[in-house]
Amino acid sequence: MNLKELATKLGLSPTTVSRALNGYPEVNEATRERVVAAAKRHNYHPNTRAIRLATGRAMAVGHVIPIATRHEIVNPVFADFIAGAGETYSRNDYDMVLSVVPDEDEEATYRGLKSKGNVDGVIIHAPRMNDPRIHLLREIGMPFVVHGRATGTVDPYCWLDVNNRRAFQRATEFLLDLGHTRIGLVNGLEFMDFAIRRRTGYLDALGVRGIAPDAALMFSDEMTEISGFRATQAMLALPQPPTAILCASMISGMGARRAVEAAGLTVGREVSIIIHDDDLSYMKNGEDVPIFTATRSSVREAGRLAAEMLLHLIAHPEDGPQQRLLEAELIIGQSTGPAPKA
Amino acid sequence: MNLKELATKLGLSPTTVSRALNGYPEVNEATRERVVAAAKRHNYHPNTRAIRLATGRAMAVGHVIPIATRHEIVNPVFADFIAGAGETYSRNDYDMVLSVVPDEDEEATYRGLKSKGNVDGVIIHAPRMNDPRIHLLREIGMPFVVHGRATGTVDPYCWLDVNNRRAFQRATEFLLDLGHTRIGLVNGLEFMDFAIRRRTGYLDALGVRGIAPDAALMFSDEMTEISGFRATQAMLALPQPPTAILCASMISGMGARRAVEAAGLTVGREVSIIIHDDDLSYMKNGEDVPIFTATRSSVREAGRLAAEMLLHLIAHPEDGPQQRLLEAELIIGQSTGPAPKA
DNA sequence: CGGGCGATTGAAACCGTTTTGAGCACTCTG
DNA sequence: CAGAGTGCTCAAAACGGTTTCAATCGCCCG
Repeated sequence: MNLKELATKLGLSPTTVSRALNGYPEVNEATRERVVAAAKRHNYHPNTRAIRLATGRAMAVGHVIPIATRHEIVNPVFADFIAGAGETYSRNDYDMVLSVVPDEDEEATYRGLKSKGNVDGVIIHAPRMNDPRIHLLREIGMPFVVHGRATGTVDPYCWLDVNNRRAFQRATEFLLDLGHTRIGLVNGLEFMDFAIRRRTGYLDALGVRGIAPDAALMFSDEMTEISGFRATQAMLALPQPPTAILCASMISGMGARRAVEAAGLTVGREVSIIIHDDDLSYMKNGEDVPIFTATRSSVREAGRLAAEMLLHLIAHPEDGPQQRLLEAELIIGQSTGPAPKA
Repeated sequence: MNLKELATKLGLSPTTVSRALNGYPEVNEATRERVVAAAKRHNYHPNTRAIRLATGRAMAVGHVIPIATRHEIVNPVFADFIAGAGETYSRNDYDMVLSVVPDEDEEATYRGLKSKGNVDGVIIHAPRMNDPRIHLLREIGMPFVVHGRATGTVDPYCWLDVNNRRAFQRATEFLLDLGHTRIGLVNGLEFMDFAIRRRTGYLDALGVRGIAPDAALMFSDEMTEISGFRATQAMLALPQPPTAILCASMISGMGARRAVEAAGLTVGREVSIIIHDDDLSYMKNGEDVPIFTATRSSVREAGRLAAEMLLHLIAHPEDGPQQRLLEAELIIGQSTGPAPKA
């Protein structure tokens, strides 16, 4: 059943039917009701492909995911962000199109998305320092929202981020207040913007208390269980091991815990652990009682909000790029305690 | 730059240009070269929306993801599957569209996808027993491939699955051979098809050795760290605790390990653990040496293959629905050992 | 009573491709 | 040399909607 057939059945022109269904004011209310009823009765749904061609809008948003080297993106955090963004798209009748491409094809993919008109805008994931994608997208004129920020970029652009610096600063202060002075950092990859900011927060907090950072206590790697384990294992083997560790994710925190326990120590007693908790629906940090003390910020909610920002940007480009900074909560769990007496 | 403009620039008709670019045989080779060169020079890319309308094909595949109650799907396994499928789509110039919808809208979403013509086919995730989606999709005539199988469905349909029964049977046998007789099962939700099959494999292996199943050793829940922890904790508190545990995922295995260690026991000594390892790119089961003994099957590869099957089904419906069963490897890691002497 | 206006509807153009059905200029074939 | 192919190209018709512009009708107003 297409528009023309429906129109014929109703003895009306396609024009009127189209207008009736799209809520244009000039159609007689009685006619509209008749049309709407007939559409429902005949189960008419306008063909998306035709709408897209006629309106020149794709009614779709793209997410480009590089694979291979930067497979970091295939991670639970990404899945939850996508789920959040997807909710927003569904509510607004937009499609979410995911492009999984080899790293070296990334730029070509964005250009293709633009020139072939597959999407009306994109969301940028996991920005790095001086991220080239921002310049690229501005150049080709594709609306975009960045999940995170890209240190080093000067021109304004639309982003949504968690205050990573503040979160890690507070977490570090919390440990310092508990009497810890040897605090390890198991960070994400430090060419990622969020990791840079977390490190800054950590260093800031130490600096304020006059504690010199120790390179032997600072690790940077992908946020996997293994790397959390290894970093922690290495730190615990030091002549002066840390009494507290800051982990960039729940998963690396689990690795850290494994290392602590493997060393015959107890988390929350000999070694305190604080993680950053993205509040993943799949990997909850406990239910009633949090397992880990954590800085928490829902990445799913971030996905919802970022998508809303993008749809707004597409519909109202004249409003210009907006920004939004979310604060993380500090959640007290069972993985921290006062520094052990030396 | 669109087709008409390019044609004018070349002094040709749109027809010829279109044919030249699409490799039709009737165009003069010299002309074709001229056209191709001009297209490249002017950076011409045909508008996807127009192609879709003209050809009647969406050049897109849908993945519908219910949220809310069945949020199990927002998990790392899903992310990796999607990544694999996405690679296949990209290579074939298909778009992958993800629909994240409330559970109750799932059926309406499939119907909409079909009647509005957004996609040419869909992939069904996480099938349950007698999964209603299979009947629905057949009814509305939407090509589909199921990742997994749906016990109880009689009509033939296209699926790709891991031999879950065999995998868990082998894992159980492996433990039995090591002398374990009290073997716990920390399974996924048992309305999920894969979980049913795993349970069957486990029970089969016990049955062959004449070991009666013990309800106190069988758990079924979402595959989270917490639930692995709780199930294991409960089992270890039994008067006759198990000496080995079979876990449905790496994550629940990590929970199990935490419980074992919290009880002051050692994994691979007092308690052996085998997990099912989906070979996630983000959560590797060790690198050189596997942490866990595991039944392994790459879910990413499954995604690639399932997508290929779907594209084939779309292009050649006359070939009928195909099926494919993948076998899991048994990987020996550090988490298993002989049953401790009583 | 004629012009103007608001309310409603429709014809036709348009979006940018693909595809159908001819047409033209040559070359073979019998 | 007529007729049948080839080889190549193009005009026009889809595809299924939206949108522009014009038309009709009834009614009000001066």
